[in-house]
Amino acid sequence: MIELFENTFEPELLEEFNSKAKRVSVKEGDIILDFGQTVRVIPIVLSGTLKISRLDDAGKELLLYYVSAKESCAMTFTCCMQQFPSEVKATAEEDTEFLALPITAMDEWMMTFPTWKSFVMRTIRTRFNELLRSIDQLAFQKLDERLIHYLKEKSKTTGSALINLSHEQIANEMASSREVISRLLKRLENENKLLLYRNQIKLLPGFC
Amino acid sequence: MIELFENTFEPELLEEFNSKAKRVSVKEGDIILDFGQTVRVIPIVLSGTLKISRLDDAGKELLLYYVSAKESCAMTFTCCMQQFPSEVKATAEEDTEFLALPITAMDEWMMTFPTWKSFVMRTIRTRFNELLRSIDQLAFQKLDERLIHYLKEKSKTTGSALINLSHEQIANEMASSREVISRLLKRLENENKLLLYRNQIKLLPGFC
DNA sequence: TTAGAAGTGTGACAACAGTCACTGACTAGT
DNA sequence: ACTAGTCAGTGACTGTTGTCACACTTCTAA
Repeated sequence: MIELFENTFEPELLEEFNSKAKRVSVKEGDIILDFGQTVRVIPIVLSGTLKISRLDDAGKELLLYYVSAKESCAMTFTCCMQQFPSEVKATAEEDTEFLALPITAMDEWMMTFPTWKSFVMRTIRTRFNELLRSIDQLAFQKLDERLIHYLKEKSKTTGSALINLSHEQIANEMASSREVISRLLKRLENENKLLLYRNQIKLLPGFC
Repeated sequence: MIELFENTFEPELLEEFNSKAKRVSVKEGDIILDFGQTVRVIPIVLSGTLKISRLDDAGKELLLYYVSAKESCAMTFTCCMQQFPSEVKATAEEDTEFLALPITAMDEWMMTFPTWKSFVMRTIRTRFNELLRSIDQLAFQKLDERLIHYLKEKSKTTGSALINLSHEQIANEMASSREVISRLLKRLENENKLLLYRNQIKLLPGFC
């Protein structure tokens, strides 16, 4: 729904959306954009969540950040404007709908619509800060603190204290290994911070 | 010298530089912008190098990237446009001269000068990629590989195989500890990849 | 219903990085 | 020339993370 953006963008820009943007639906797990692919459109999420992650040569993965409703991905802005291949992978974290904006329009709009320009700059700033926070975690924090942070984030984006993931999936997204995550989760369970089930983790109120 | 940018920006923009930019000289070690300070100007380096780094609560440091001649720092673009405090620290790596552009001008120029807009977007993309590479290093590589990468980068920015740093300084910039760096350097020396002196490291031709 | 797959729990061990303690070498300033 | 401070080397130890091996449970599909 274009109405979602009524308070964000001026009417003329919303009309541009209407005439130039395509609406795309993807299912949970679909890969929107893989590492190395050329960016062809700019996604703005309407509903659902996209997951942006980084891969290493060995195929290990690391979650960078989520793109939720009304948000977009900063990397596509800068990549697409000079037709560079993507440095990251974008996956649908759940069933997701997004607007696909043509990259040519993106460039014009920067010059003509102030709200678009500030949306772009705001998005870039936010993502920069998220990358910095990732770097903080990796450089300065241990795995148990990273895990707690990860679970909190997951819970925040889904809006639920129930997390439906296997230990293996968590390990992948954190570029760690299953056994280690299992052990740390068990410890958190013993500390009464969460409950473990098969494919599911329940964060308890005292989870900090 | 404004001539440095003759091929980068249109003449009208260079005139803007002349009338609105201040020229600033700083000495090696000077702090241009500290963590948490408000960004007041946008620096474009004329000569020398700025070092951009991240701090944790305990005061540990982590080098993010260098800003060399004709370059600028992406974070200041996005921070200044909405008057946010800096998330990083900028230090003069050596004696450095830079243009200080007023942040108000920055915003206008995005709309009026295409070369400025693409300079901004190119800078943002480059810095994004450097942050991603930092993340790669931290998530997927061991300290010895990170150290090799660090030394290579250092050598590249200074254009010399001689690196004038104590082990302690290196440890700080890599958010590690002196003894560990000493040990790894010793191992690299035994592998004939470099020579160690007091406050100096010489990379040998076979350094890969 | 049953075989196989997927998920979890754990012990044992290795590798790596951080810390502590101490030594000795070099350097700058008085 | 002496002293205090900085820098580097190293052994011993600890805690964290990754890996291997294996047991056990739960789910799924034939």
